[in-house]
Parts: sequence; structure tokens; C-alpha cells
Amino acid sequence: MGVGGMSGRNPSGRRVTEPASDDASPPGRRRRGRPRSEEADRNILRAATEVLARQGLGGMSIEEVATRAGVGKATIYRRWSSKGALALDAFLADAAEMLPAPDTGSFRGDLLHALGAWVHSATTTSAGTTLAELVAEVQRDPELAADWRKRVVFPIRGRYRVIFERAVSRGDIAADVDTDVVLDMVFGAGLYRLLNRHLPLDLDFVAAVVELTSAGLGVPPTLSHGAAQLASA
Amino acid sequence: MGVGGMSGRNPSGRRVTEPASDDASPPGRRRRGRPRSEEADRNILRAATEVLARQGLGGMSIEEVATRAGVGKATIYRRWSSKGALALDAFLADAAEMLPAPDTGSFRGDLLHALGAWVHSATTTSAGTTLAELVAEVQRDPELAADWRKRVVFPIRGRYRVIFERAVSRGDIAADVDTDVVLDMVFGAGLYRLLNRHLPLDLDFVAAVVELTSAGLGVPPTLSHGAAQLASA
Amino acid sequence: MGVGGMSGRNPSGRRVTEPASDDASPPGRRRRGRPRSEEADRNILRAATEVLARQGLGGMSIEEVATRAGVGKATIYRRWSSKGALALDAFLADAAEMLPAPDTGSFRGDLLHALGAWVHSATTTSAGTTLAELVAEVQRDPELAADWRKRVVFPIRGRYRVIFERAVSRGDIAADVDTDVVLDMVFGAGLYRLLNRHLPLDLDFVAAVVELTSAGLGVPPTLSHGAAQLASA
Amino acid sequence: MGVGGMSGRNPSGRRVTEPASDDASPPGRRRRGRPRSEEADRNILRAATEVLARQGLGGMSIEEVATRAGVGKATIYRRWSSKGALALDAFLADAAEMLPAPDTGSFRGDLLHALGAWVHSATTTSAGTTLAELVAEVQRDPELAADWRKRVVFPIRGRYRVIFERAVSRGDIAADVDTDVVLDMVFGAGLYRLLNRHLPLDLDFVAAVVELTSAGLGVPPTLSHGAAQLASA
DNA sequence: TCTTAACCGAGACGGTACGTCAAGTCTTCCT
DNA sequence: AGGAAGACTTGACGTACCGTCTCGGTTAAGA
Repeated sequence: MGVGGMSGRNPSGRRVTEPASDDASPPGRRRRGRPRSEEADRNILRAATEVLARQGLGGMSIEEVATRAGVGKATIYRRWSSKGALALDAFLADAAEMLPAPDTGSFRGDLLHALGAWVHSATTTSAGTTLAELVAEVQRDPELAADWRKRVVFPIRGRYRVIFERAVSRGDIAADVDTDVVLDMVFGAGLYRLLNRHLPLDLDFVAAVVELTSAGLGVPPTLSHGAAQLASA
Repeated sequence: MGVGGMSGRNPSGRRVTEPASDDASPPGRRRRGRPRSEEADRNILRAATEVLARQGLGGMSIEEVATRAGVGKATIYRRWSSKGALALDAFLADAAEMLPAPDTGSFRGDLLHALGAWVHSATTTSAGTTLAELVAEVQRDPELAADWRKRVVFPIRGRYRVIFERAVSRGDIAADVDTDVVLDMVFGAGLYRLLNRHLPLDLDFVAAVVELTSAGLGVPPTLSHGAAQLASA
Repeated sequence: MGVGGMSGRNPSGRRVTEPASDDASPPGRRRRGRPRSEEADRNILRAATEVLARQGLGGMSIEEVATRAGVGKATIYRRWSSKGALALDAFLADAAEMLPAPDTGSFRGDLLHALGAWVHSATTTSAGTTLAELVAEVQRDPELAADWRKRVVFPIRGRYRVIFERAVSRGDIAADVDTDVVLDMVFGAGLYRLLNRHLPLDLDFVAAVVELTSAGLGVPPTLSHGAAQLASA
Repeated sequence: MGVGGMSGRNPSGRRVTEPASDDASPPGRRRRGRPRSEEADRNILRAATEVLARQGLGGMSIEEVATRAGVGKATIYRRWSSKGALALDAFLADAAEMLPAPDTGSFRGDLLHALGAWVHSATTTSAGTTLAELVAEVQRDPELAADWRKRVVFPIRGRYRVIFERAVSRGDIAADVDTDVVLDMVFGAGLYRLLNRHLPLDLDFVAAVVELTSAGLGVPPTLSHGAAQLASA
């Protein structure tokens, strides 16, 4: 088995998310030749998502994705340089809703909601496994690693950072808190349980992490019952 | 050696747990036929370790390990049920020294030392990458996952737990602290940086994690300079 | 030029024979739309000839020919229905000079000259290999086979038949000689050595074939020194 | 058996020439490891023969042969270095009976019989087409060409040469006749008609070739009715 | 002059087959 | 019976071309 390294990327190696952006030419300028089929794009991503969910990254073959998408293998290789790059895009398309950071009125509530939603996604969908496999793939493909950071890690962290900004403006935490370390500890704890499965990844865990974090940051206790709110969501 | 105290496989096959058992005969009783070559065992593990370090789990093939060990493929499969199982053993042989938990006299010092050593191993050897790949492999092989927990995760946690026991007996932390969650947050944070490489995995990070954890647990400040101790180690 | 008197395809498509027919309009009448580029025609044939000479029919891809000709693939397929058809045209453009049948004054001399020239072309250029590959291609493409006979085999034979007419008028051979069989034996022998390369395809061979043929046909010995003439050519 | 005395490849690889020979060791000495499956050998050759007959060399894919033989592609590549090499072996297995050279009592009869049988095979089976495609394949694969000569061309010629030896001993032809050239002319003529299909490859043609050849060699007329004999066979 | 038809180069399309690699299993001989 | 060797089937890899199609554009004849 084994995910298998990469090797041989195609010359263009394009990303999928953004259309062109590589043209300094006037707007509307098309590339020469037949344009890439957007339907093929969609079909490939849909097929990849299905296969990924059912069989994981290790059990996903370009061959099967191509067949399910009704597309030639070359059409995939023209767009993505490796299995990992394709999986990343397929993962991203689904991963957006994993990451809410709504204002619940308190730091505890915000964190509870954010980590709770993450835990929910990770435990009730295939996202958790895919995440783990993707993280491993990233370890052996530096190009993919760069994309991973740029398109997954940093956006996620940016999204969560507002929780701390709100807490600072509320006066709940000090302005000089090292947000990065706190995020690493909170979501790192979640990742740790997700990957090792040594203990349940549940709301009790979420609550404990939030409480410990809040205590560490000196956040005053709240009266609101964030956990109850979350559970009813 | 070995994390789990253990660890060889027993002679009967690919089990991972404990040898003994399949004959009730007196100790020293040999099974019929040619006994397994212990030299083959050693050669295989050595070869696997080399390949793992150089090429990672994804780039490791049983074929290459067999060739380098001067051994037939069947000889490997007779002992290990899969590539992951072999890699786990090869990893364990090297991983033991990643995990000291000496008594430094204070909770902060203990934690600093433990996490610092982990970070050192993860950043200066190939252990970090192998760890990540093994974690991914574990996601898709339930048998391997069980072994992983039994032989890696639980032993590690058990070893670290003494840090908390010492802190309780010192009166530094309350007796009802949820050790599991704290461990998840501390080493989860490390794992998170290791896998994503979005920020440096260095002593500043270690110190920040320890400080935040200590604050969260209400550990009184120390005068000792754990970080300095560690850095000089 | 050309062997078959040939040769353009007609404007309507990939036919190989003669245009005519699809418009009853007066000559010079142009079809609507942009006319086919004659420069593209030339570039394609030139590129095909180069590739054919360097890599043979098996190693020739339409893709490479198109690239070398600075032309789109469709521009080739608009003109030729298959790789074989294109190769046939490319071959014919070069093959014309393979086939002289000058009047040397004697049957032996004529035959010597004709077969000698054929042998020369077949052994000093890539024509021999191309010929063999084309012959094989012809076996599996009936349309190409028809063209092959019409544009290569029959023209060649027609050209050589004059040798026998001259011999009959000289009184050297009987009028009822089966020209076809003789031609098959003479050039068949050459083809046989060309394809199998079991023995050298040289002037000694040519001389032996001519002598044996002449003897079989009862041609009286000549005093002329055809071989010498040929060798000096 | 087959023409070349054939036939197994030697154990060292994909060579086609002679079976064993590389071991000076005592007979019965086996190589280490699992021996090649002779059943796989048979299945592959049988499948290749079928595909070759139905679709020709051009339409034969290793992939299909493997599937029909119930064998992995690697098992074929382990034995034959190329499609051509496999086709050659498949062809040889069938080609043996193409080449009788029985003693009919006269040179004309012998030649009639030999060429007649060749023509029969070439026109009533797929051997003719396969032959042509193989000949073309040989043009672009020097290794295959060497095998072709060694295992097809020379054995065939050797087999036919006895016709001339018998004729010499009968006193029908001179002892210094260039057998090679005569064979080239006789069978070259057949090949020429086979490949070009410009004229029928029938008994009239065979008779004409034999007559012309006999005349060229000064063979006295016979009373026997070779053609009749042949036709009734 | 404007429309229309057929061409043009470029390059993507769905496919087939390539020859290689590694998986885990099986079969031989040897120790 | 274990061990080394090397066969086996399976299945995916990434590449090369196939012959077709689709773009933005050009070129000439016909209206």
C-alpha cells in the first residue's frame, strides 16, 4: 500500500482554485488552444471527493478517479501534479464549513464553538481521516507542503484569530497573548486525539480544553453555558 | 529498551504483543524445525531503519528492505504482517530515547525537559517525518492502530504521567487535574507544529507551552531556570 | 514527378487519386472559404520525410510531424486519413528516382541498370527500411493497400515493362514471356535480401540475378559490359 | 520443435536463441528460486497466436495477450523483451509445417512442392500477413533481426538447400549453381506477390516460377506431373 | 462592404497501451 | 521447517499518442 511518492509533475502544474491570475495581459485575454473544460474540473473533484471519503487517500487511485469522473487520466495530470495535490483540492472544497468562528459573546463560548465544530466535523465525517493522510502526504512532498500551509493552515488560523481579537477588545485576555501558541495547543490537542484515538474526542474533552486554556489566559469565568448552546446546535 | 517495555514479536507469527504462550511446555522447549534466525531479525530491522530514515515510509519498499537485509521477502512477511507493522518496530527501536521524564525538581522543569527532548528528537532526526507517516498509516489499518496505541501512545503517556504525580505530591497542582487533556494539549501542540511546519518548533515555543500550561494549572512560578538548563544539555 | 504521375489529393478530402468530380464547375473555379495552405502541405511532407528517414514509420508520430511542420494536427488529418497515407506520400516524393529504366542497348544491360539502381537506393538511403514498413502497414489497411498498388506497384511495373518490350523488338526474348513473373522474380529477389538481410545486397547479387534471368529467358550472351557501366554511374 | 530447432528462451533472460547452454553444470541442475511456470509459457504463446491470427501484429497488445493467457504483464516481459520477440516465437510455433521439402524425384517436382506448400500456407492462413508484419518489425529492431535470421531465415534456407543437393546428385543442375540467388528469386517472387497482392498467388504462378527457374538452370524437362500431384494433395 | 465558409495553430478532450514497480503469495532447493 | 531466491497475479503508476473537438483568428468568395 503506501501513499507513494510523487515524481513527474506536468509542466504547468496549475492550482485549481483561481482561474488565471498569471496573465499580465489585458483582461479577457484567453490562452491559446482549446480551453480547459470546467465540467471536467467539477467531475474530477466530485469523483475525488467520493473516493477519498470512501477509501481514504491511500486507497484512492488516479485511475479510479478518472474512470468515475468519465475523464482521461491525462486530463487529471494536466491539472494536478500529484495525488496529494488533487486530494488537497477535494478536501478544501469540503473543509470550508469546518471552521466557523462566530461571536458568542464570550471567549469561552467562542472557543467552545470553534473547537466543538472542528471536533464534530472530524468525528462525524471522513474529514478526520483525510486530514491525517493529507498531513502525512505533506511530509514527503515539499511542494504540497507549501500549498498546505498557504491554503489550509494559514487561512484556518487567520479565521480563528478573530476570537482572540474579540477577547482582547472585551478585556478578557491580555493584548500580548501569544495567539499562535494557544491555537497550537487547542487544535493540537484535538488533532492529537483524532490521530491517536487513545481517548474519546467528545464535548467533555472540548470543555476541558477550553477551561484549561481560559484558566491559563486568566479569562474570568462566564455564566453562560456554552456547552449547552453547542450541544443544541 | 523500547518504549513499551516489550517488544519483539513472539515466535508464532506476526503478533506484536507477547511471545510465550503457544506452548505450555517447559521453558527452553524449542519448536520443531529450524528455528527463526535472530540474525535475520536484526538485519531486517537495521535495514528497515536505514531505509525509513533515508526515504520515509512512503519510499520504503519491502523489496528493498529484503535486499539490503540479505533476506527473502517471505522471511519478512513471516514476521510482520505489513509494511506498517515493520515500520512501527523499526521506529520503536529508535524512539526510546525520545522520551525522558526525569525529576528536575519542579513541574515547569519536568515539562520543559520532556517537551524539549521530544522537540529535539523531532527536529534533528528523521523521527518527526516517520512519526507523521506512521500516524497516517495507522488511520487506514485498524490492526496497526491497535498496536500503535498499545505500544506507542499508552507507554508514552504512562511515562509522562509521573510528572503530574510528582507535581501533585509537591503540592504544585491539584490532585484532580485531567492529566490526559493536559498531555494532549502539550504534546498535541508540538505535533501540530511538527506536522504543519507553519511556525518554528524551538525552545521559545516549548517555554511558551510550558508557561501557559502551568498558568492554566495554577502552578506557582519557579525561580529555577529550566530553559537555561535544557539549552545547556 | 512522382512515380504514379500522381498525385495531389483533391481539395475535397483525403482521396489520393484525382480530384475532379466533386464540382462540375469550370476549371479554376474556387471553393468558398479559405483555401488550403500549400505551404502547410509542403511543410508537412518535408517534416514527415525527415521523421521517416530518421525514425522509420514505427517511430513516426503525427504529433511530432505536426510540431516540426509548425502545423496543427487537424491540418494533417484534413489531408491524410492515416499515418500510412501520409508516409506513402512522403515516400513517393523521394522514391521517384529509384526507378530508371533507360535503354542500354541490351536486355542484360537494361535489367542490370534497373535492378542496380533499385539496389543502390535501397541500400544507401532509408528507402529500404521505409519500404518494408510501408509494406507491412499495407497489410493491415486495405484502403492504403489499394493506394499502394495504384500509386506504387503498378507504376513501377509499368515503367519496367518497357525493358521487355525493347527486348522483344530486339528479338532477344520471345513475345509470350510472362513479364509479370519475371519482374516478380527479379525484384522479389531484391526485396527478399533487403528485408531479411541474410546476404549482401550488392552488385554481385545483381549480376547473378540478371544472368539467371537471362538464361531462363534464353537471351543470347552480350558483349557489353553492363556491370562496369553501372559501377561507374 | 519449430523451424529453428527452437525454442525455449534460456533461463537467463529474454534471449531467444538457445535453451540452456549457459550451465556447464551437471544436467538436472536447477536454478535457485521458483522456476518459471511452463504453463504460463504455453498459455502466453497460445494467447499470442490467437491474437496474432485474429488481429495481426499491429493489433496485438501485450495487455490483451496477458489477459487472455490469464497472466500478469510482468510475466510476459520477464520472458520476452518486446512484442516482436513474442510474436516471433508465436509465429515459429505455427510456421513449421509451412516448409516441407520432400524428395519428389525431380528438381521441378521438388521446387513445385516446396513453393506450392509455401504459397498454400501464405494464402490460406494468417501466416502471410503475420510474416509481413514481422518482417517490418525486424527492420526497426536489430536484436529481433538477429533472431529472425538465426531462427527463421537460415533454417528455412537450409531446409530447402537439399533440393539443390539432390538435383546436383541427379545430374540435373551444375554443382556450382548459386543456390542462394536461386532461392532468393523463387521465394522472393512469392513474397513479392504476397506483400503487394498485385497479382494472384496461385498454382499457375508457382508453375511459371518453377519453369523459369528450371530453364535458367538448364534442368532437362520432366515427364512427371508435379503440378497435378500437388493440386491433388 | 458584409457575410459566410473553410481554413489555420494551439491545445484540451476521452481513450488505449505502454513498460515499470511493488504489493503480498507461492514454489523450488538447500540447510 | 525455516531460509534465500525468485517466480507468481494484481493493479496502479505516469507517459505518449491516438483521432476528435473547440477555441480565437484569418482568408477569400459570394451577396
